[in-house]
Amino acid sequence: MIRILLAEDQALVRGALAALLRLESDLAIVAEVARGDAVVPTALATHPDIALLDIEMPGGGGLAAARALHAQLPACRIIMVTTFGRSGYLRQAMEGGAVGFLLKDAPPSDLVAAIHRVHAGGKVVDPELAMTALSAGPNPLTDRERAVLAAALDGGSIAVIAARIALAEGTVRNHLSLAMHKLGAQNRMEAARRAEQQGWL
Amino acid sequence: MIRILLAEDQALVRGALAALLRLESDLAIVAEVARGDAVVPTALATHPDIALLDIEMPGGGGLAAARALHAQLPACRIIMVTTFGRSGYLRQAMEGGAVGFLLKDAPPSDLVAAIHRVHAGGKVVDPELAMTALSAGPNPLTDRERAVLAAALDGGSIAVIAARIALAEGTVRNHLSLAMHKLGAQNRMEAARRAEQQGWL
DNA sequence: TCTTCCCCATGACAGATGTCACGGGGAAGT
DNA sequence: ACTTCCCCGTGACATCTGTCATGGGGAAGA
Repeated sequence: MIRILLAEDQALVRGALAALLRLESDLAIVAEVARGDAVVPTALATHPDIALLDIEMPGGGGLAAARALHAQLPACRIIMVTTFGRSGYLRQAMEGGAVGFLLKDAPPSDLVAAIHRVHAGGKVVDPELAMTALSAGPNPLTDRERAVLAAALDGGSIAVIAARIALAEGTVRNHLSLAMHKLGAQNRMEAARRAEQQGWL
Repeated sequence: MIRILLAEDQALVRGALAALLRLESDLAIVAEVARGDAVVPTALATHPDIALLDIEMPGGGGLAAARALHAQLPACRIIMVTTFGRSGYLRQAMEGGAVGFLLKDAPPSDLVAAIHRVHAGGKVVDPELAMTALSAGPNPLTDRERAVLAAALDGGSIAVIAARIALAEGTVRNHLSLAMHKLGAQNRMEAARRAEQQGWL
């Protein structure tokens, strides 16, 4: 019996995924959580063999949860299950200890097969996504460039961004300008969107 | 036996929702589609009592599908099932003939209860979402304002937006400026994000 | 010890954005 | 027929954005 922990913030989707997996006689859902920061405490209490983690959740998100879970319960194998095939997400997931990475637009049979494969010691990544990630290269942005781009996503003015991350407006302009140059963007919003699309924020 | 058509673009989520609903002995999944424009043809062939429609799908999306379905198969009751509780979505859904509107962060039991209630002739909307929608008021934006805001979402320059929707740059500025004023936004990106958040695009 | 990079900040300046006035055409409502 | 609103567009101008130069501090690596 393969013990599974399921982390997904949308209750309907989480319940539906649990229902789907319970159809398999050799799978047992031992825990369901809605937040990233609930993953490790719950895993320590329930000892899952496999954790299925969404990425975009409250409480620090799935990538932080994966890193923490891998550090504290290395025997638990981690599969990310997410909406967005962002190469930065894939890279961060791998670096965080995940051995599987599935998109939610895969058919349900792919999820079941992935669980078995990972439980047998294997790894699962969509090959096309892996190729995309490899060609994208590593994240070229510094910590501060990422911070100003993330702050720029809401569309606020330079003054608003500067206030939010406690920097001078000129400093924000400089970071944004460098980031725009690295991403080949025409303005800060294009840059912020590209970085987000790549999973680099 | 209640016949159900399910429209959701993510295969894993669609399969999981179908699995969840098949646990109920009085529900039958008669069709699953991944695109908005497949809803009506499939409904005409399978005669569902209830259609569960996601909103953000390829092929025109769930709101257009709801309008078309209501026009061509008025006996089929429509429940929107979506990630975003945007008041514009709720309003458009109601105007399009939907009698139910659920968010994906509701528990699975809410979905099952909603199906039964709608099948019995009732309506289902999250009360908090209904209140938010009422307080938001109708969409204040003209067609052209919405078009320029939608084009602005990608972060392109005025020239890019103008080229995309075949208008002069000065005209784009004027529409953007008026839209920004209506939405109380400081720049076009704030305006575009607010309109999107409200479901007005 | 020196070099490189990141981060912080200021200042000058060119280009882009946003505001406003103005004017015309068309459609819908009174 | 007149009014109102939407849509289109130009032009002038104030403000904001983005670029670039410059300089200093700190940390890490050679």
